[in-house]
Amino acid sequence: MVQKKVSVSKDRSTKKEEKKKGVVKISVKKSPKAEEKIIPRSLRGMRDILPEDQPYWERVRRVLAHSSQEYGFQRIDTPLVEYENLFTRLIGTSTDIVDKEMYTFTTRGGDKVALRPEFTAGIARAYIEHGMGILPKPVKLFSLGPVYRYDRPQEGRYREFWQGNFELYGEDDAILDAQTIQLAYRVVQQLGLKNIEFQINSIGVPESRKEYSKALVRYLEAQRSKLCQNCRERLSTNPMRILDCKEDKCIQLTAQAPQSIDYLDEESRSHFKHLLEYLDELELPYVINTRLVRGLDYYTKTVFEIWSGDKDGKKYSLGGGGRYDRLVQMMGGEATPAIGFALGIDRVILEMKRTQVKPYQEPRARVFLAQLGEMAKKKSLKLFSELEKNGILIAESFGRGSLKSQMRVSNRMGAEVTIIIGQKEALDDTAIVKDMVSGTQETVIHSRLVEAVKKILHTNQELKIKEVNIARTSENEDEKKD
RNA sequence: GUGGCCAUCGUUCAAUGGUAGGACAAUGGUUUGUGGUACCAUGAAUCAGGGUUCGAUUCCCUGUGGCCACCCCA
Repeated sequence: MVQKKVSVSKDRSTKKEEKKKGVVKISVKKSPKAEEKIIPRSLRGMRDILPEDQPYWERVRRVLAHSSQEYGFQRIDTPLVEYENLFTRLIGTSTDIVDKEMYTFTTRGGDKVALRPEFTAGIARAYIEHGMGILPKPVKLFSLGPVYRYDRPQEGRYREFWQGNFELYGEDDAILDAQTIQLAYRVVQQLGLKNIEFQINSIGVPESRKEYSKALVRYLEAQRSKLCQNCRERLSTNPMRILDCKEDKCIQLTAQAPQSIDYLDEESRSHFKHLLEYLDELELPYVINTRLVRGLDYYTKTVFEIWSGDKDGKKYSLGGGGRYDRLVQMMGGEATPAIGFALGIDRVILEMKRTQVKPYQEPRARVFLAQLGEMAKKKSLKLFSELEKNGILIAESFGRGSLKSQMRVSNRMGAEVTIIIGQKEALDDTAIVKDMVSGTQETVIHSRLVEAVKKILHTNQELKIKEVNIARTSENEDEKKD
């Protein structure tokens, strides 16, 4: 920081001097591009997840690990980078994700590769590559990591963002669709999110979709003039998207438009019917949204999104998924039905903060070690590791001056015990153990130190448990277990 | 990719065509080895690069970044 200031003022004064002396700018420009300055800034749409945010991430990680285990998922991690055509071919060349949001580049070896914009393609690739088709079905895979999309950043929308991803291979029964949604619900519920709503739709198979698309165009074409400018263009590019339009006139028009559900093939229709029955049985909060069309080509039959938000307020999409029965086959594998969903971790955390969900509480140091003088310093370092070996988390402020300032730090971090070693204690091999709650203290010899500290911590623990119990009886639920 | 708004200490909010002030946070201290409060002190910023100007942090341009809407999605 000091450095910064110095260099800035230097620059300024030299500039000034140059000007005063009548030095012409050109000389500055000519000077061999004075080493490009390092700008300490992250790239657009990329951000750091700072220590202060980690408790939220930790809670999410724990819930995901827990839930995925409960539902029999196995963790898989695939590379961030894959061949570009894995994504272009599977996600679809006319989708936004592939069209304008992929990070692509050519390696030194000449391979055309891309940063993964989503998980499914890579995991399906791994499924085939490692012959997971021989495993007992369904094969359930869970993954967590960053994905990349070159989009205009906004709140809750980043170019590098994290997804928790669940995939189930090898089962086409609608009960798996229901279970997947149930799992999604379980996860957001355990994360303490309320006001969750599932938007569900079935988009059938590509053939029936084509037919529906034709019917939709036929209907809308007749009333072309009543559509908004945007939608008129969409008529030829992506008619299904018109269903998503926010313009009043378009909403009115599309309200009477043919619905995709009516064009479903027989199998998809019955699949959808079964799914809804299961969902009703589970009493999950869902609504059928016939306008829901998802942005990837590989989806078949069931698609859904997880929304959060109050009735009146804004709604945020926290995640989504669907069935992709043809994906594995498209990739050259054996025909394998599959379903999955992804949760947008960044958005989930945003929503946790918005609704004031408690983050994970890191176990924190409850004991502070203060030391005074050279000799005490030497002793305290050894004590530190000794206590730590006995399972006592220690905080310290080695290198800090007065005892007073050390006590202040101890107090501010909420330590329950402060161990003080001064010159005298260092000589006698003793230490002062101070109970920060009561303020009492005693001098103990090293061999009894651990015992003395633990005793205080225990009494405090018991007091705390009592308090918590009293609080619990009045307001139950919420944080049942973490 | 299109349009709009914005950019000052770590955070947050001021101010100005003459190089910036407060609050919170940080650090040290208020008699030598004990926490809180209070008080005092210290360090800390005009996103970058050009231009206009005697002089720019302020005005203009470009870039970069943030936010919002569209688009899309997680």
